[in-house]
Amino acid sequence: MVARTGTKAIDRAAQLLVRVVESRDPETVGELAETTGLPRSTASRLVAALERQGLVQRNSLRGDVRPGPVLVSFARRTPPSADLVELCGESLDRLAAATGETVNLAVPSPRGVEQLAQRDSRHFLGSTNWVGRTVPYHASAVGKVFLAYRAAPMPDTLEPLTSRTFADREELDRELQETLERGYATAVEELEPGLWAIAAPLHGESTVLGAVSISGPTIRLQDGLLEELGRLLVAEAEGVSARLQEPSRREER
Amino acid sequence: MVARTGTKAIDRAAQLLVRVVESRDPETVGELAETTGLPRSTASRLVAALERQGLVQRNSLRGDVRPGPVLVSFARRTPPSADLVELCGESLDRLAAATGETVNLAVPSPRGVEQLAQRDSRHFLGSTNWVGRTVPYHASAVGKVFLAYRAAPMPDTLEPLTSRTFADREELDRELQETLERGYATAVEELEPGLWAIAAPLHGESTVLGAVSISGPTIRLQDGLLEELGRLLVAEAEGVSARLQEPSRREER
DNA sequence: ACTGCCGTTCCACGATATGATCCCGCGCCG
DNA sequence: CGGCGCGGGATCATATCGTGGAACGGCAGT
Repeated sequence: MVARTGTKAIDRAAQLLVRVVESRDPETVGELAETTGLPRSTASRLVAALERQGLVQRNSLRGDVRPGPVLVSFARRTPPSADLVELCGESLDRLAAATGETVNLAVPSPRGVEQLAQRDSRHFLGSTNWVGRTVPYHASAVGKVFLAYRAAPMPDTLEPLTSRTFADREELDRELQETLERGYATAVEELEPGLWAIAAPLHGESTVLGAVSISGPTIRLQDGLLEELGRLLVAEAEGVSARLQEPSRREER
Repeated sequence: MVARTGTKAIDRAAQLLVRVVESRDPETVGELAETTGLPRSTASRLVAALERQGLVQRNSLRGDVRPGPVLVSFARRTPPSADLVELCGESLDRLAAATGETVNLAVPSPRGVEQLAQRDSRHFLGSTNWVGRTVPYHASAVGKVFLAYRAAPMPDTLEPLTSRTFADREELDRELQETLERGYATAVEELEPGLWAIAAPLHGESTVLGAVSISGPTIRLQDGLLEELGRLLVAEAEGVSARLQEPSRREER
């Protein structure tokens, strides 16, 4: 990051490639030349070089410049949640600082809801480490978010984990409907006795990619707390969602 | 593709980037230098330049080289089916040539199964153009593939489109189970009277990304035809699936 | 402390990227 | 039909910029 010498050509080619990758619809060589301030002949040469490596492709000689097969293939093999952890870092920190309770980031997986990151409660009594573990869809706040927003298939069986677990399909459907209307899901003693949780969705371009949650012991659950946390959680989740739609948010100088 | 002059630096940097993007787990600068035959000093300089543009990133100075935020963000915004049409082109052609019936490529979408590409029947009586139209999940062969492999959420209501449409959840579940065991789905007069179809899944890294189908009029449906077409279809679908897992399959000279 | 190992920086040399200019092919319009 | 305008690509003399051997620095293992 220190020495920025001896790479002029590469810098320019890389900038070109970044533009191609970040622009929503294909740009022509001329447009690229103009926006980067390069002479058209130079832009043409650079694009041709990138095309030779499969980093960009053109419809048919003299066509629009689009991301190439190498990048499209990469996109196919890369799960949408690849950078969720980094992207949510600050939000998780803020939520943990503001609430003092356990905060989690979760994504849907075939075997249940998978926890990707966690901020621990500042109390002594709080959730243990969930990262790497999976929880069932029908009995958790994060799981119900994914079910409500159709980001995960409805499980075949609704195992009753506690006396308050939704075990009836109709009731669960109503609960999911309510989740959609509120914008967040709650689960009080549905996964484990004495444990509550609340979760809000992270919206990608077209689907829900993940969910953030806050959880704690019912001992510390007072009237109105869930509503208050819900507002907080949804606000943070919406901030993350906004950045999930943006191209890259890389700050430069 | 003609002139490959005046771009040595870019060619090398681009090759480096391709390696980074195509290797499953991060490589170090040394490994990159070795596999590309570059002096380590040069590789270091090139990687630094790419890092400056956000095309690659490193864990923490002197760490492994991974695809950068610009590319990860691109992957998040690019649907996994971005290049399915090109990737399946030859397979669709072969199926159309071998069977003479209508061949389709479909992907799941929130509003139903969406058709992306088609090869028309060589008969006069055959399926009309389906590209751009959506069909319901529970009443089509492609739809049942997506339901069976959990690539789409189970619809809320099972509208009976013909007398043979699966309108009962239990029966549909059994049908989906059978689909999984066979490896392909069939639908005879379930979507429209006089129309049959058969479909097989295209497996991505972890999920089913799409499905290929053959469809035709029941007039031309003889005993054993579906089984025969099923074998053919599954074979082609498996070929495509294999390429869906590969890095990029770009042929060079 | 010593010793590899790996990544980075340095610097003089000359290979290589540069870009004004020309050229080509296409589409538009008179 | 032909002339024109435009976007993209090739050319080539020039000096700028990339190159890579060598030296440096930090880290981990012994």
